[in-house]
Amino acid sequence: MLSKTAEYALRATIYIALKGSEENKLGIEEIALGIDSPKSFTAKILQLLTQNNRVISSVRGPNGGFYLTDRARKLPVKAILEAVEEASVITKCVLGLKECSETRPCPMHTQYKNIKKQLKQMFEKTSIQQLVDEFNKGNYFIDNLKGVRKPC
Amino acid sequence: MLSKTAEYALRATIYIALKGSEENKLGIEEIALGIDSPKSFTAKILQLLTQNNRVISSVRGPNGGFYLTDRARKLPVKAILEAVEEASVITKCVLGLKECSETRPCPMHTQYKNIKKQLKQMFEKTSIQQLVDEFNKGNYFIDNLKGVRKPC
DNA sequence: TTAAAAAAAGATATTTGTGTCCTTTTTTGC
DNA sequence: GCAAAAAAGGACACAAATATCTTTTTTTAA
Repeated sequence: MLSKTAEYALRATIYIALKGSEENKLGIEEIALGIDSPKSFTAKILQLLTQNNRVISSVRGPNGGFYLTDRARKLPVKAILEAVEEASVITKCVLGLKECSETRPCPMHTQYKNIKKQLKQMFEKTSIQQLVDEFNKGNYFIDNLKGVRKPC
Repeated sequence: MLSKTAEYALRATIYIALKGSEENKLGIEEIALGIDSPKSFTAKILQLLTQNNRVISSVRGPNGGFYLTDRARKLPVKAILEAVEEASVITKCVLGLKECSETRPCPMHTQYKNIKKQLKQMFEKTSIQQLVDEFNKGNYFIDNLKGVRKPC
Protein backbone atom coordinates (compact mmCIF):
# COMPACT_ATOMS: atom_id res chain seq x y z
CA MET A 1 0.00 0.00 0.00
CA LEU A 2 2.52 2.61 1.15
CA SER A 3 6.29 2.77 0.75
CA LYS A 4 8.65 2.53 3.71
CA THR A 5 9.28 6.23 3.27
CA ALA A 6 5.59 7.04 3.69
CA GLU A 7 5.22 4.64 6.61
CA TYR A 8 8.16 6.19 8.46
CA ALA A 9 6.88 9.67 7.62
CA LEU A 10 3.50 8.90 9.16
CA ARG A 11 4.93 7.18 12.20
CA ALA A 12 7.54 9.86 12.83
CA THR A 13 5.09 12.70 12.50
CA ILE A 14 2.61 11.08 14.85
CA TYR A 15 5.40 10.31 17.32
CA ILE A 16 6.67 13.87 17.30
CA ALA A 17 3.15 15.23 17.66
CA LEU A 18 2.61 12.89 20.59
CA LYS A 19 5.76 13.38 22.56
CA GLY A 20 7.15 16.70 21.41
CA SER A 21 6.31 20.38 21.67
CA GLU A 22 8.00 23.67 20.95
CA GLU A 23 9.31 23.58 24.53
CA ASN A 24 10.34 19.95 24.35
CA LYS A 25 11.82 19.19 20.97
CA LEU A 26 12.75 15.67 20.04
CA GLY A 27 16.06 14.49 18.57
CA ILE A 28 16.37 12.14 15.63
CA GLU A 29 17.84 9.47 17.88
CA GLU A 30 14.79 9.32 20.12
CA ILE A 31 12.37 9.47 17.19
CA ALA A 32 13.99 6.61 15.30
CA LEU A 33 14.08 4.52 18.46
CA GLY A 34 10.49 5.37 19.27
CA ILE A 35 9.09 4.32 15.92
CA ASP A 36 11.63 1.55 15.22
CA SER A 37 13.07 2.97 12.02
CA PRO A 38 16.58 3.43 10.59
CA LYS A 39 17.98 6.66 12.02
CA SER A 40 19.75 8.26 9.05
CA PHE A 41 17.04 7.32 6.62
CA THR A 42 14.43 8.77 8.92
CA ALA A 43 16.47 11.97 9.18
CA LYS A 44 16.19 12.36 5.42
CA ILE A 45 12.46 11.91 5.58
CA LEU A 46 12.15 14.49 8.36
CA GLN A 47 13.97 16.91 6.07
CA LEU A 48 11.26 16.37 3.47
CA LEU A 49 8.60 16.94 6.09
CA THR A 50 10.15 20.22 7.22
CA GLN A 51 10.60 21.43 3.66
CA ASN A 52 7.32 20.35 2.11
CA ASN A 53 4.02 21.48 3.55
CA ARG A 54 5.85 22.46 6.80
CA VAL A 55 4.45 19.36 8.42
CA ILE A 56 7.15 19.39 11.07
CA SER A 57 9.37 22.18 12.38
CA SER A 58 13.00 21.92 13.36
CA VAL A 59 15.65 23.89 15.18
CA ARG A 60 19.38 23.22 14.99
CA GLY A 61 21.96 23.38 17.73
CA PRO A 62 21.84 22.48 21.42
CA ASN A 63 18.29 21.94 22.65
CA GLY A 64 17.26 21.78 19.05
CA GLY A 65 15.17 19.07 17.51
CA PHE A 66 11.78 18.45 15.93
CA TYR A 67 8.28 19.49 16.94
CA LEU A 68 4.88 20.30 15.48
CA THR A 69 3.28 23.72 15.53
CA ASP A 70 -0.38 24.07 16.38
CA ARG A 71 -0.99 24.90 12.76
CA ALA A 72 0.71 21.67 11.67
CA ARG A 73 -1.33 19.61 14.10
CA LYS A 74 -4.46 20.69 12.28
CA LEU A 75 -3.15 19.47 8.92
CA PRO A 76 -4.79 16.41 7.41
CA VAL A 77 -2.78 13.21 7.32
CA LYS A 78 -2.76 13.63 3.56
CA ALA A 79 -0.31 16.53 4.02
CA ILE A 80 2.27 14.01 5.25
CA LEU A 81 1.77 11.86 2.17
CA GLU A 82 2.04 14.88 -0.08
CA ALA A 83 5.31 15.87 1.56
CA VAL A 84 6.84 12.53 0.59
CA GLU A 85 5.09 12.55 -2.77
CA GLU A 86 2.85 9.62 -2.17
CA ALA A 87 -0.60 11.14 -2.10
CA SER A 88 -1.35 9.50 -5.45
CA VAL A 89 -2.52 6.33 -3.68
CA ILE A 90 -5.85 8.02 -3.21
CA THR A 91 -6.34 8.82 -6.86
CA LYS A 92 -4.59 6.11 -8.86
CA CYS A 93 -6.31 3.39 -10.84
CA VAL A 94 -5.92 0.00 -9.17
CA LEU A 95 -4.84 -1.54 -12.48
CA GLY A 96 -2.45 1.31 -13.17
CA LEU A 97 -4.28 2.70 -16.20
CA LYS A 98 -3.16 6.22 -16.99
CA GLU A 99 -6.66 7.16 -17.90
CA CYS A 100 -9.33 5.55 -15.80
CA SER A 101 -12.46 7.41 -14.87
CA GLU A 102 -16.20 7.23 -14.79
CA THR A 103 -16.31 7.73 -18.53
CA ARG A 104 -13.36 5.45 -19.23
CA PRO A 105 -13.40 2.88 -16.44
CA CYS A 106 -11.18 -0.16 -16.01
CA PRO A 107 -12.90 -3.45 -15.22
CA MET A 108 -12.36 -2.95 -11.50
CA HIS A 109 -13.27 0.71 -11.43
CA THR A 110 -16.83 0.36 -10.15
CA GLN A 111 -15.76 -1.71 -7.19
CA TYR A 112 -12.55 0.09 -6.40
CA LYS A 113 -13.91 3.61 -6.55
CA ASN A 114 -15.72 3.15 -3.26
CA ILE A 115 -12.57 1.99 -1.55
CA LYS A 116 -10.63 4.87 -3.05
CA LYS A 117 -13.26 7.27 -1.80
CA GLN A 118 -12.87 5.99 1.73
CA LEU A 119 -9.09 6.11 1.54
CA LYS A 120 -9.40 9.69 0.41
CA GLN A 121 -11.78 10.49 3.23
CA MET A 122 -9.52 8.90 5.79
CA PHE A 123 -6.45 10.84 4.71
CA GLU A 124 -8.22 14.12 4.07
CA LYS A 125 -10.66 14.26 6.95
CA THR A 126 -8.36 13.01 9.67
CA SER A 127 -6.02 15.57 11.18
CA ILE A 128 -2.72 14.75 12.79
CA GLN A 129 -4.13 15.98 16.09
CA GLN A 130 -7.04 13.56 15.81
CA LEU A 131 -4.59 10.68 15.65
CA VAL A 132 -2.83 12.05 18.71
CA ASP A 133 -6.15 12.27 20.55
CA GLU A 134 -7.04 8.76 19.48
CA PHE A 135 -3.67 7.51 20.70
CA ASN A 136 -4.07 9.24 24.03
CA LYS A 137 -7.31 7.40 24.67
CA GLY A 138 -4.96 4.60 25.59
CA ASN A 139 -3.97 1.14 24.39
CA TYR A 140 -2.60 2.33 21.07
CA PHE A 141 0.89 1.65 19.78
CA ILE A 142 3.34 3.25 17.45
CA ASP A 143 5.88 0.51 17.83
CA ASN A 144 7.97 1.40 20.83
CA LEU A 145 5.54 3.91 22.26
CA LYS A 146 2.45 2.71 23.99
CA GLY A 147 -0.56 4.91 24.64
CA VAL A 148 -1.53 4.73 28.27
CA ARG A 149 -4.88 5.87 29.49
CA LYS A 150 -4.38 8.58 32.05
CA PRO A 151 -5.76 7.78 35.53
CA CYS A 152 -9.09 9.51 36.25
CA MET B 1 -1.16 0.69 -3.91
CA LEU B 2 0.12 -2.09 -6.16
CA SER B 3 3.50 -2.60 -7.84
CA LYS B 4 3.92 -2.45 -11.61
CA THR B 5 4.34 -6.21 -11.51
CA ALA B 6 0.95 -6.67 -9.88
CA GLU B 7 -0.72 -4.17 -12.18
CA TYR B 8 0.62 -5.89 -15.31
CA ALA B 9 -0.32 -9.27 -13.84
CA LEU B 10 -3.91 -8.15 -13.35
CA ARG B 11 -4.19 -6.45 -16.71
CA ALA B 12 -2.57 -9.32 -18.60
CA THR B 13 -4.72 -11.96 -16.95
CA ILE B 14 -7.90 -10.05 -17.64
CA TYR B 15 -6.81 -9.44 -21.22
CA ILE B 16 -6.06 -13.10 -21.83
CA ALA B 17 -9.34 -14.12 -20.24
CA LEU B 18 -11.15 -11.63 -22.45
CA LYS B 19 -9.60 -12.30 -25.81
CA GLY B 20 -8.13 -15.77 -25.53
CA SER B 21 -9.30 -19.33 -25.24
CA GLU B 22 -7.79 -22.79 -25.51
CA GLU B 23 -8.59 -22.68 -29.23
CA ASN B 24 -7.32 -19.16 -29.67
CA LYS B 25 -4.19 -18.65 -27.62
CA LEU B 26 -2.59 -15.27 -27.40
CA GLY B 27 1.07 -14.43 -27.94
CA ILE B 28 3.13 -12.23 -25.65
CA GLU B 29 3.40 -9.61 -28.37
CA GLU B 30 -0.34 -9.12 -28.63
CA ILE B 31 -0.81 -9.17 -24.87
CA ALA B 32 1.83 -6.54 -24.17
CA LEU B 33 0.41 -4.34 -26.92
CA GLY B 34 -3.13 -4.84 -25.67
CA ILE B 35 -2.39 -3.82 -22.12
CA ASP B 36 0.37 -1.32 -22.93
CA SER B 37 3.17 -2.97 -20.96
CA PRO B 38 6.84 -3.79 -21.65
CA LYS B 39 6.93 -7.07 -23.55
CA SER B 40 9.84 -8.94 -21.98
CA PHE B 41 8.95 -7.87 -18.47
CA THR B 42 5.38 -8.98 -19.02
CA ALA B 43 6.67 -12.33 -20.29
CA LYS B 44 8.42 -12.86 -16.95
CA ILE B 45 5.24 -12.06 -15.10
CA LEU B 46 3.25 -14.49 -17.23
CA GLN B 47 5.79 -17.14 -16.25
CA LEU B 48 4.96 -16.49 -12.62
CA LEU B 49 1.28 -16.72 -13.37
CA THR B 50 1.67 -20.07 -15.12
CA GLN B 51 3.84 -21.48 -12.35
CA ASN B 52 2.02 -20.16 -9.28
CA ASN B 53 -1.63 -20.92 -8.71
CA ARG B 54 -1.93 -21.95 -12.40
CA VAL B 55 -3.68 -18.69 -13.09
CA ILE B 56 -2.84 -18.86 -16.77
CA SER B 57 -1.93 -21.76 -19.03
CA SER B 58 0.61 -21.77 -21.83
CA VAL B 59 1.71 -23.88 -24.76
CA ARG B 60 4.98 -23.50 -26.63
CA GLY B 61 5.67 -23.74 -30.32
CA PRO B 62 3.68 -22.69 -33.37
CA ASN B 63 0.10 -21.84 -32.52
CA GLY B 64 1.17 -21.75 -28.91
CA GLY B 65 0.46 -18.93 -26.51
CA PHE B 66 -1.47 -18.12 -23.37
CA TYR B 67 -5.04 -18.82 -22.32
CA LEU B 68 -7.18 -19.39 -19.24
CA THR B 69 -8.87 -22.65 -18.38
CA ASP B 70 -12.43 -22.65 -17.13
CA ARG B 71 -11.08 -23.56 -13.72
CA ALA B 72 -8.77 -20.54 -13.76
CA ARG B 73 -11.60 -18.22 -14.75
CA LYS B 74 -13.33 -19.09 -11.52
CA LEU B 75 -10.34 -18.11 -9.40
CA PRO B 76 -10.63 -14.99 -7.28
CA VAL B 77 -8.59 -11.97 -8.34
CA LYS B 78 -6.59 -12.53 -5.18
CA ALA B 79 -5.06 -15.61 -6.82
CA ILE B 80 -3.34 -13.28 -9.30
CA LEU B 81 -1.89 -11.21 -6.47
CA GLU B 82 -0.73 -14.32 -4.67
CA ALA B 83 1.03 -15.53 -7.79
CA VAL B 84 3.13 -12.37 -7.84
CA GLU B 85 3.49 -12.35 -4.06
CA GLU B 86 1.54 -9.22 -3.42
CA ALA B 87 -1.52 -10.40 -1.57
CA SER B 88 -0.19 -8.81 1.60
CA VAL B 89 -1.82 -5.48 0.68
CA ILE B 90 -5.02 -6.84 2.12
CA THR B 91 -3.52 -7.67 5.50
CA LYS B 92 -0.72 -5.18 6.16
CA CYS B 93 -0.84 -2.35 8.70
CA VAL B 94 -1.12 1.01 6.97
CA LEU B 95 1.71 2.40 9.14
CA GLY B 96 3.83 -0.69 8.55
CA LEU B 97 3.82 -1.94 12.13
CA LYS B 98 4.87 -5.57 12.30
CA GLU B 99 2.34 -6.18 15.01
CA CYS B 100 -0.90 -4.32 14.58
CA SER B 101 -4.18 -5.86 15.53
CA GLU B 102 -7.37 -5.34 17.47
CA THR B 103 -5.47 -5.90 20.69
CA ARG B 104 -2.42 -3.90 19.63
CA PRO B 105 -3.73 -1.29 17.23
CA CYS B 106 -1.82 1.53 15.56
CA PRO B 107 -3.39 4.99 15.71
CA MET B 108 -5.00 4.51 12.30
CA HIS B 109 -6.12 0.94 12.84
CA THR B 110 -9.75 1.64 13.67
CA GLN B 111 -10.28 3.65 10.52
CA TYR B 112 -8.17 1.57 8.20
CA LYS B 113 -9.54 -1.81 9.16
CA ASN B 114 -12.80 -1.11 7.35
CA ILE B 115 -10.97 -0.21 4.18
CA LYS B 116 -8.81 -3.29 4.47
CA LYS B 117 -11.90 -5.41 4.90
CA GLN B 118 -13.37 -4.07 1.67
CA LEU B 119 -10.12 -4.53 -0.21
CA LYS B 120 -10.09 -8.12 0.99
CA GLN B 121 -13.68 -8.61 -0.07
CA MET B 122 -13.03 -7.15 -3.49
CA PHE B 123 -10.05 -9.39 -4.22
CA GLU B 124 -11.49 -12.51 -2.65
CA LYS B 125 -15.10 -12.34 -3.77
CA THR B 126 -14.51 -11.20 -7.34
CA SER B 127 -13.59 -13.91 -9.83
CA ILE B 128 -11.60 -13.33 -12.98
CA GLN B 129 -14.68 -14.31 -14.98
CA GLN B 130 -16.73 -11.66 -13.22
CA LEU B 131 -14.32 -9.00 -14.45
CA VAL B 132 -14.61 -10.41 -17.96
CA ASP B 133 -18.40 -10.28 -17.72
CA GLU B 134 -18.25 -6.73 -16.41
CA PHE B 135 -15.96 -5.76 -19.28
CA ASN B 136 -18.26 -7.31 -21.84
CA LYS B 137 -21.14 -5.22 -20.65
CA GLY B 138 -19.40 -2.58 -22.74
CA ASN B 139 -17.59 0.67 -22.37
CA TYR B 140 -14.78 -0.71 -20.22
CA PHE B 141 -11.10 -0.37 -20.97
CA ILE B 142 -7.92 -2.21 -20.25
CA ASP B 143 -5.68 0.35 -21.93
CA ASN B 144 -5.47 -0.41 -25.62
CA LEU B 145 -8.47 -2.69 -25.62
CA LYS B 146 -11.81 -1.07 -25.55
CA GLY B 147 -14.81 -2.99 -24.36
CA VAL B 148 -17.30 -2.88 -27.12
CA ARG B 149 -20.89 -3.61 -26.48
CA LYS B 150 -21.94 -6.34 -28.82
CA PRO B 151 -24.67 -5.34 -31.26
CA CYS B 152 -28.07 -6.60 -30.15
C1' DT C 1 13.44 -34.51 -40.25
C1' DT C 2 13.94 -30.00 -40.55
C1' DA C 3 12.69 -25.15 -40.25
C1' DA C 4 9.99 -21.98 -38.00
C1' DA C 5 7.30 -20.35 -34.09
C1' DA C 6 6.56 -19.65 -29.55
C1' DA C 7 7.28 -19.76 -24.58
C1' DA C 8 10.90 -20.74 -20.94
C1' DA C 9 15.02 -19.73 -18.99
C1' DG C 10 19.14 -17.20 -18.11
C1' DA C 11 22.00 -13.25 -18.06
C1' DT C 12 22.47 -8.61 -17.68
C1' DA C 13 21.28 -3.60 -17.51
C1' DT C 14 18.90 0.33 -15.53
C1' DT C 15 16.33 2.75 -12.24
C1' DT C 16 14.33 3.47 -7.87
C1' DG C 17 13.97 2.72 -3.02
C1' DT C 18 16.23 2.05 1.15
C1' DG C 19 19.92 2.84 4.12
C1' DT C 20 24.59 4.60 5.96
C1' DC C 21 28.26 7.74 6.72
C1' DC C 22 30.75 11.97 6.70
C1' DT C 23 31.00 16.95 6.42
C1' DT C 24 28.82 21.48 6.92
C1' DT C 25 25.94 24.83 8.97
C1' DT C 26 23.41 26.69 12.68
C1' DT C 27 22.60 27.49 17.42
C1' DT C 28 23.50 27.65 22.29
C1' DG C 29 25.84 28.19 26.63
C1' DC C 30 30.03 29.00 28.73
C1' DG D 1 34.80 33.91 20.67
C1' DC D 2 34.80 28.90 21.35
C1' DA D 3 33.31 24.26 22.03
C1' DA D 4 29.57 21.29 21.87
C1' DA D 5 25.10 19.87 20.13
C1' DA D 6 21.95 19.22 16.74
C1' DA D 7 19.88 19.29 12.16
C1' DA D 8 21.04 19.92 7.10
C1' DG D 9 23.32 18.46 3.24
C1' DG D 10 26.12 15.60 0.25
C1' DA D 11 28.15 11.41 -1.21
C1' DC D 12 28.00 6.85 -1.39
C1' DA D 13 26.44 1.71 -0.77
C1' DC D 14 23.25 -1.84 -1.26
C1' DA D 15 19.02 -4.05 -2.49
C1' DA D 16 14.82 -4.50 -4.96
C1' DA D 17 11.98 -3.42 -8.79
C1' DT D 18 11.72 -2.75 -13.47
C1' DA D 19 13.22 -3.69 -18.03
C1' DT D 20 15.83 -5.74 -21.99
C1' DC D 21 18.31 -9.09 -24.59
C1' DT D 22 20.01 -13.66 -25.78
C1' DT D 23 19.87 -18.57 -25.69
C1' DT D 24 17.38 -22.85 -24.97
C1' DT D 25 13.55 -25.90 -25.17
C1' DT D 26 9.28 -27.39 -26.95
C1' DT D 27 5.99 -27.89 -30.53
C1' DT D 28 4.04 -27.79 -35.04
C1' DA D 29 3.69 -28.30 -39.83
C1' DA D 30 5.66 -28.65 -44.16
